[in-house]
Order: sequence, then C-alpha cells, then structure tokens
Amino acid sequence: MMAKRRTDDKRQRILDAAVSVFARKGFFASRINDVASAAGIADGTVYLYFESKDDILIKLFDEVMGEHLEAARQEIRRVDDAAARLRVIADHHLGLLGRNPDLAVVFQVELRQSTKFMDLFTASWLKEYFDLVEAAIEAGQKQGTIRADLSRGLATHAFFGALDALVTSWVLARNSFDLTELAGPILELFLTGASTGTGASQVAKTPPRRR
Amino acid sequence: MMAKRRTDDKRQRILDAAVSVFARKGFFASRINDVASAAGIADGTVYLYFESKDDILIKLFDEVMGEHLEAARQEIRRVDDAAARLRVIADHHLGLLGRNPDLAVVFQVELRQSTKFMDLFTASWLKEYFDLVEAAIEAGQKQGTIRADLSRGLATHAFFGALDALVTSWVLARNSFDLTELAGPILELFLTGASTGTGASQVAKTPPRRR
Amino acid sequence: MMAKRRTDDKRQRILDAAVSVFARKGFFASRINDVASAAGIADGTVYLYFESKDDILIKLFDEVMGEHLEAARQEIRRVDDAAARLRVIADHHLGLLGRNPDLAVVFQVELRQSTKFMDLFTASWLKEYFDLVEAAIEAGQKQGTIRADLSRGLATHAFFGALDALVTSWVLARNSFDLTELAGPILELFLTGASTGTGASQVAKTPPRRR
Amino acid sequence: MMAKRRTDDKRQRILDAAVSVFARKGFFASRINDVASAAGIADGTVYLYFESKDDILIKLFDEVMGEHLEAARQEIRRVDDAAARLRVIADHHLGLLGRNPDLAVVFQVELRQSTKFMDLFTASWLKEYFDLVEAAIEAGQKQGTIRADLSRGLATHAFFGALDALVTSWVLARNSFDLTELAGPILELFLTGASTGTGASQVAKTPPRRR
DNA sequence: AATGAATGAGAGTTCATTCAT
DNA sequence: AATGAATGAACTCTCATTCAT
Repeated sequence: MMAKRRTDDKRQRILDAAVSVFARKGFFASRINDVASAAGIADGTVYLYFESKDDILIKLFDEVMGEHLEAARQEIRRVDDAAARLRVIADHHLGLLGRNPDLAVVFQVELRQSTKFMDLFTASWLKEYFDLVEAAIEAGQKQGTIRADLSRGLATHAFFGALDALVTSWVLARNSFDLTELAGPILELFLTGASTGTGASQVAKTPPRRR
Repeated sequence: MMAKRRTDDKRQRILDAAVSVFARKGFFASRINDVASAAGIADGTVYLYFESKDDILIKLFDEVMGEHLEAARQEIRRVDDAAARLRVIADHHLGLLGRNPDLAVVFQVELRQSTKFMDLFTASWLKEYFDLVEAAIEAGQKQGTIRADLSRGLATHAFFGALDALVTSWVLARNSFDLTELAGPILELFLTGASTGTGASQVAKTPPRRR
Repeated sequence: MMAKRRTDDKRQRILDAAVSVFARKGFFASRINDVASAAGIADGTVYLYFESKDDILIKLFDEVMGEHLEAARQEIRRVDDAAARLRVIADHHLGLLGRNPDLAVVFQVELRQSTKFMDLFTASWLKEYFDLVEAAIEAGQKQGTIRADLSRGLATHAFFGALDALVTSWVLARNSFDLTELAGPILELFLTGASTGTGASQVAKTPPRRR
Repeated sequence: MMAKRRTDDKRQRILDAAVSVFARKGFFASRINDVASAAGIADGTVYLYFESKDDILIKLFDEVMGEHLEAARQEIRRVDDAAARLRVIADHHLGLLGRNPDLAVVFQVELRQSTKFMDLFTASWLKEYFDLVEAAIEAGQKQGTIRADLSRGLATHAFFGALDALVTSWVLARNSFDLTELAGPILELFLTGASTGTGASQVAKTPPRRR
C-alpha cells in the first residue's frame, strides 16, 4: 500500500511537471530531462510510468478529460433545463482551463500539434464532449426551449467553437481577463443571438457567392 | 521582368509544394528535402527564397491571409448591412479553406503547433480579422440591427470560434461535408440564437458555481 | 548444506537460463531481465551470484570447459595410443556441443564477440585444450605412430580448426547433420591425409608467391 | 568525374578507417565518431555512404571477399593440379590476412559477433569459398590425386578450419609468427596426414562412446 | 537472501542549414 | 541563380547495475 501510493505519487508528479514544462517551453522544445528534473526524478524513471514522450501528453489529456467529463455528466443529471445544462458545460469548460493556465496552454496549443494528437483528441473525448452538448440541445428542442429547426451538429460546433476561441484568446493574451465569468455572456449570446431581430435572416439565407 | 517572373514562379512553386507536403506529413515530419523535391528544385535553392523552414510557414500564412483579408475588405466596402458584412467574412473564411483542403489542414492544425506561430498568428493577421468582424458588429450596433448591449469582443470570439470549429471538424472529418454552404446557417445562428425565446436568459445569468 | 544446495541450484538455473537466452537472442541483445525471467528470479538476484553480465558468460565458459577438460583428461589416461587419445578429444569436443545445441551457439558465436572474451578463451582453457592435443601428438611421435617431422603446433591448430569449423557449420546449418558421428572421419583425415600419395608434397613445398 | 572520384575516395577512406578503428577498439566499442574522425570527416557524412554502423562492416566484408575470391578464381584457372589449386587458396587466405593484421582482426573476431553477421558471412561469400575448395578436391578425385573415398564436405571443413584456426591464433598471438609461410606446411599436412601409416584408421573408425 | 524500483550515462542517427562549385 | 555534398548539433530511450526495503 505504501509502495503503491509512492508509485502513484510519482506518476502524478510526472504529469504535473509535464503540464508546467510543456506550457512554458512547448511540447517539442521540452526535453524528457526537463520533465524529469521538474518532477525530481531521473530521466529513465519517466519510462517506468509512460511509454514515450508522446504518451505523457496523451495520458495527460485522457485523464483530465475523463475526470472532467464525468464531473460534468454528474452535474448535468441534476438539472433539467437545456440552458442550465449548457451552462454547466460552459462553466466546466471555462472553469477547468481558467483555473489552470498551464493546462490551458497545453490543451489549446500543444495538444494540437499534429493530426496524430488531433485525431486522438477528436475520436475519443471530444466526441463525448460534443455528444453531451448535442444531448442538451436535443432535450431543449423536445422541451421547446431550443428552436426545433436548428441543426444540432452546427449548433454544437458553434457552442464549442465559441468557448474554444475564448480560451485560446485568453491563453495568447496571457490570461489578461477573467475567463470563468464569460460562461454566462457566451451562453446568453448563443441562446438569444446577436441581432435585434431586424431582418438579419434575409442576408443569412443568401446563397454563398461562388468565386 | 521575365527573370523576375521566373523567380516568382519558383517561389510560388515552393509555397504550393509546402502546403501539399505539410498537409500530408505535418510540418514537423516534413523535410526540407520533401518540399524541395515536390517543387522540383534542390534543397539549397529553398534557402534562396526563404530564410528557414519556419519562414516558409510564416510567409505562407502571411501571403494567404494578406491576400484574402484584402479581398474581404474590398467586398465589405460594397455592402452596408452588418449582417451582409458578416456574411462576406463567413463566405470568405469558409470559401477559402473549403476550396483548399490542404491549406485548411495547414491553417487549422500545422500552424498551431507552438506558441511561436500562435503569437505571430494572433498578433498580425488574426488581429486584423477580428478588427474586421468587430467593425461590422459595431456598425450594426450603430445601425440598430445588432444588440447594443452585446460585448463586441465576446461576439467576435463567438463568431470566429464557430467558423473555426467548423473548419477544424471538416478537416478532421476528411472533408466529408460541404463547408461553404454552412456560412448562412452559422450566421443565422449567430444572429438569432438557439433559443425559442423562453426564459433562457435567466439561467445564462446565473453566476458560475465555484468548485 | 541444504541452504548451500538451494543456492547452488539458483546459480545453476541462472547459467542454464543464460545458455538458452544467449543462444536464442545473442549475448548483446539479451537483457539481464531476460535471463532473470527465464531463471524465475528477480533481476537483482542475478548480481548475488555473478558480478556482471559479462561474468555470466565467462563463468559459463569456465565451468563447462573445466568440467569437460577434466573428463577428457581422465579418459585419455586410460588409453595409450596417440590416435585413440585424439579420438577421445574429438569425441568429447563434438559430443559436448553436439548434445547441447544452445551451448554450441554460445561457444561458437557469442563467446567470440570481442577480443576481451577471445583473449580469455585462449589464455586459459583453450591453452589447456591445445596442450592436451599436443601431448597426444608428442606421445605419438615418440611411439612412432605420428610423423616425427610434423610441427606439433601446426598439427594442433589443424586438428582443432577442423573440429571447430565443423561445429560452426553445424550451428549455422541449424544442426542439420549429425555432428558426433564425424569424429571418426575427421580424425581419419587428419591422420592419413587427403591425397592418394601422388606427388602432392611437391606443390605443397612450393614457396608462396609474393604479391 | 572529379566529383565522383572525390566521392569514391571518401567512401574508401571510411572503409579504411573502419578497419583500423574496429580492429583496435572492437566493433561494439567503436563509435561512429571514431570512424568519422579517423576518416577526417563529419559524423553525418558516414551516413551518405553507408546505411548504418552495421552496414559498414557488411560492405567491408563484401568488398574484400568479392575482390579476393575473384583474384583467387583467376589464379586457380591457370593451374590444373588439385594440390596446386588448394595451394593458391591457402596462399590467398593466409596472404590477404597476413598482410593486413587489422583486417585479420576484423575478419576473425569482430565479424563473428552475432548470428546476424555469421549468417551473412556463411550464406554469401563463405559458400563461394567452400565451393572453390570443394571444386579443387573434386577435380583431384577425378585426377586420382585425392582419395576418392573422402567426403568432400568434411575435407573442405577440415581445410578451411585449419587455415582459420591458424589465422585466429596468429591474431590473438599479436602476429608473433609468420602466417604466410604456413600455407605449405598446412597443405602438406592436409594432403599426407599426421600418421606414419601405422594402424591409425582402426582407432579412427571406432564408434564414439556414448556418455 | 531476495526483490524490483530507480538510476543516469551513453550513442546512433537525422536533418536544417551552409557554401564551394 | 542553382546545386547537393557536407556538416555537426541535438535528443530520445535503453538497460546494466544499485540499494532501500
């Protein structure tokens, strides 16, 4: 039990060190030695817990996403309203990254380095995230609070995209504004739209000009 | 003049080759030799036109963005309505990448490999893109077609984020749907919102729960 | 005494495991962990019985050679004739390796990896082996059954070399022929020569052409 | 043409340097940097001429063997007598290695490091070498100068083995005797045998004792 | 005696970039 | 302007060995 606990600690220390190092130097520029040193262990020890440098990033993403999707799912179950559910998702999304700037850098930038990570990203957890959003929207449509004519796929992308762009800007702006308090406004925009309700739909429905 | 043109051709051939190679193998995995071979020239020749491998990516982004922002600006001048202006931007955004899948891969994935590129990306061209969107929104607010209480920064992020997420999904889904035809629907969602107008704002204004 | 025996068993299990592992994977490619696993013990335990990975190979050779040289010596004492003595040596040489294909691989290939092992090989046990052969030949010369004008050093090399080449071929041919039954023929060739006795010596005595 | 020649020189310089370095430090202990430095080039340049460190050893063996087998074949064609042909082979074998002590170390020790090299060794050039010897013996049997009842395979092994053992001893004895002048004596022993002709065959034909 | 987690030195190979031609 | 041979710095991962338990 002691041995096991020590082992778990070491593994977690590597992950924590990795987030910090990757955020500061970038994944490619980070050396295994940087991570090991930050974790206070020898280089080789990293390989007792992870298969490769890539594996650290993958496992990091898996664990954080797994944990937070589960937390979000639990909380969503406690509310009925579609808007409230989307609010839970936005709060979790902005909250997790807003509270962990280094993790935000890793998620918004370092993890998107290659189609290799992107595919992993999309195929597993992002898919679940999107499903969560779509389910909330679908429930809202059934309840009559979300427009029935709305494409759920499109709306999901818009919802996620808006949050994602906010986080990226926040990261690149070196956390110069409060991310978490934007959950309400962004959701409000998503739900009620930008227009005052004056003839916007006409332009929006114009077929795209071919070039 | 002929010599200049020939030279320009070679430069352009390198850029075209780079888009194709980077999209297929990823920027890091791509070798200068891959690009040179695809362009039908010797490795060393690349360095007569570009300073480094990074420089190719930077110049590529600069040129494409410069060209297309200018084209979008021209076209925007010809319309007055805020919605129509946003439509021009969306059409250009989705049109450019929708017509050039390789370029889309490079812009959505390869260019975001590191904070180095991200900073460049944000500081120069993305800034101009955001300004264009914000100007359209501001004009709409003055015209009374866009809600005056809307945060322009937030709305700009939401607008860009929605388009960006769509493109990324399209890239990762291997271009399995028609990107360009989504300009209308996404704009419509942006303008009119997802809700039917039934009490959503209440939840949206709930303060975020601390964890 | 029981403890000692148990200890010896473990030591022997390591040696046996080593022969098997080295033969299959090669000495360099074999990991201490491979040997330990095959012996059913922990990595560190190997170091309670051997100083290093090299030491396993050295001790393995020492023990097998010591044991078999002694056995050969015993048996040689029981025969008088030079030919019979050489026959004992050939039988032992081909018999030991012919009955232990893995050991043959280790002796013919893995043990000859470096001048380090080769020197050891030569300086100690091979020297004794050669002495045994030379003693038999010398006795034969005294008895008049071996030609007195024969260089004993040369003859010893020829005798050992013939057996050694046979074993190596047998190893590389994956034991595709019966090694042990070649002791007679090879000895016969050594004693009576290849020629029919027609003018061969003339060519053999021609001075080598300088190049 | 100049460029080509320069290229060839560099390749040869690498091979020469490799023989010298491998002989002195052993193949495994030799670093690519050792070879490159000895050849007066940069580490990376080695990889313009060879695929890997292993490849250097393989190509070295291939080239030397190819060259010398061809030379031996040419010379053999000029003589008719089986004994004379074997003499040519022995002269070439001992001559080549006797004149190039470093090469001898590489061939006798370093090249036999692993079944990987051994297999290569056997499958290609050694096969040709053995064929050359067997052909000479077969011709001798037809001419009536070599005993017809002799197993050619066995005799070939004995012939090669005797030479090989001599070379190895010479290498391990740090070239303390003249290798080339042993071609005659070893051939003479091979042809006429060690015995005086007194009852040796009887013992040689005794079936091996089982243990 | 036995374990096995931890160590950390070590090296082959790649490839962006240079520069003599 | 163009070439492409040459450079040499850079880095992940392996694994023999140690030692606290």
